[in-house]
Amino acid sequence: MANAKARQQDTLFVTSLEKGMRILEAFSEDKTELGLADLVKVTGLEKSAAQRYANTLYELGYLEKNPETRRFRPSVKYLEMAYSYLWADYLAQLAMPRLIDLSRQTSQTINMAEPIGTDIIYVVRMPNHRTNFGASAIGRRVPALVASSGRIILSRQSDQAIRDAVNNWPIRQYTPRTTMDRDAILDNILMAREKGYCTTQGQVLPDEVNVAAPICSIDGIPVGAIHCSLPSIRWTIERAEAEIAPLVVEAAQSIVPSR
Amino acid sequence: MANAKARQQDTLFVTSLEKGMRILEAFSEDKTELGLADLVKVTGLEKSAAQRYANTLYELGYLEKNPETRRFRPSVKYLEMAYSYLWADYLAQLAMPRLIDLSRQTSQTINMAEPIGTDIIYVVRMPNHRTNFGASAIGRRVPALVASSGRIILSRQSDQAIRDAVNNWPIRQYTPRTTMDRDAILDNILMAREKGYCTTQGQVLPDEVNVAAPICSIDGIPVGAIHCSLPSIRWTIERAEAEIAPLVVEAAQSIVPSR
DNA sequence: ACATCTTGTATTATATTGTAATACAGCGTA
DNA sequence: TACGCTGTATTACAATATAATACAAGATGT
Repeated sequence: MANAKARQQDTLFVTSLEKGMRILEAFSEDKTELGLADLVKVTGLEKSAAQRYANTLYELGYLEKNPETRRFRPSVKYLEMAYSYLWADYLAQLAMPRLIDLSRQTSQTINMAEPIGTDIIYVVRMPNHRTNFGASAIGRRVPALVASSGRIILSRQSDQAIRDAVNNWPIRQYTPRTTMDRDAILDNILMAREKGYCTTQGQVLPDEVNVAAPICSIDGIPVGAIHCSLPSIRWTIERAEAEIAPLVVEAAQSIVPSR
Repeated sequence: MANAKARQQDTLFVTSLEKGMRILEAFSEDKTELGLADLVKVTGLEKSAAQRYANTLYELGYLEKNPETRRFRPSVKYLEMAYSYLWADYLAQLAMPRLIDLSRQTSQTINMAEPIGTDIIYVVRMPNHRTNFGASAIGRRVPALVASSGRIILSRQSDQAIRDAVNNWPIRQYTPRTTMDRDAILDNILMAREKGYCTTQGQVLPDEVNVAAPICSIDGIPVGAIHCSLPSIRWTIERAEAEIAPLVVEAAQSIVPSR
């Protein structure tokens, strides 16, 4: 794209660093161990470039190397970055005590999500029942239109913004029950706007009922959401609305960041 | 150091990437927002270098920029790295269901830590009572000699390794009660070896009692620890040993990674 | 209110540094 | 045994990062 060319001529853009970050980012949910040849495929770098950058990250301690297979893996340094981030995330710090209280009150899985582009990302996770590993892992991104957190955040935006998002933002089918019908998503968001919380079922994981409430800054801008995840074996949407939603809403409303 | 020089001549080491990572790493618990001049101080880079690398990371989305103060902050991309890491961490995935169960059984704060050099790092955190923010954040590093998790991991190593660590590894005084006496630490580790779990009080946070048990691979190598943190207002070490330790030990023993 | 210091931004000519090509060795496969 | 596919190591070359610099805009202090 034109962007890439413009960057190459920009003396303030260091292409070497970009290539290094491509290696760092090559690892993901389904790519946990990559050899040099794999890195070439995933990143699109030249073989010798991939060799140099991977080796550099290895020496810096960001990658570990299986001496037998000679494949690379992310090191614990990836986690340290999350720690640094969390201290810079004002909302996470503000919300943490309330999330802990909510987790105790409900004895259920509590998450906090923040919007990022067309996705939401989980910043705090407090699992209280066994589930998919990804659902207990921090840093997961899910399309905003699919996640109850994303929908409730959208519900606090203007009609225009909602319609634009519902029509254009990406959706991914996580389960057979994931709603692919954008009109139905719009209805769900508009209902959530009325109620003050959003309920969904089986959107990301097959057997889960979700309740999410928005966290809004002092000037009313939605900056995040609290999301409670319940096993659908024992919870219907109705029961969740009656017993859980009020607590989630109360917790979310008690968090009012100034910015 | 000689290392730095050797690296410069190594054609497989890309110094540009190293400098970029220095910028990424400049942010930490007490440095959450840094301007260009701050980055120069923290990283030791030239002003123009800091400018280029910070700008590159900004354009790549790793840093955000406060348009008023013109200072940089880590972006949510830092968290995504943690997500990628967790999928590559076999132990975390294996342990997660058991940690969730333990959290429910005890209704107390449960953590899982892994050894890394002379520190331990928290890989999973399940807070169940209000505490210091850092104590609920993933990716925190603590000197192994100070943390109960670190001590119980050490207790499963050879006498030689224990003595070496106790004599040479770093200690940091987190609270007035942090044990700075290395003999006392040795005693605590040896007692932990006997009992199969380690108890501490007020080592990292003033008002907490801690119980940790080791996770060992199938060939007996300690690869991590489960750590339960209790508010000392309601818990003594004795009560923790009676009521909590058996559960923590049982959970830890039920996790037996093959590697 | 003024002068001064500090900070962030932008530009340039230079050589340091990353580059791609290549050759080699170790493994598993055919 | 030969072949393809890895990961590793070394080169001569030029592309890219570099340090120096200049400027503008705030912040600081008197």
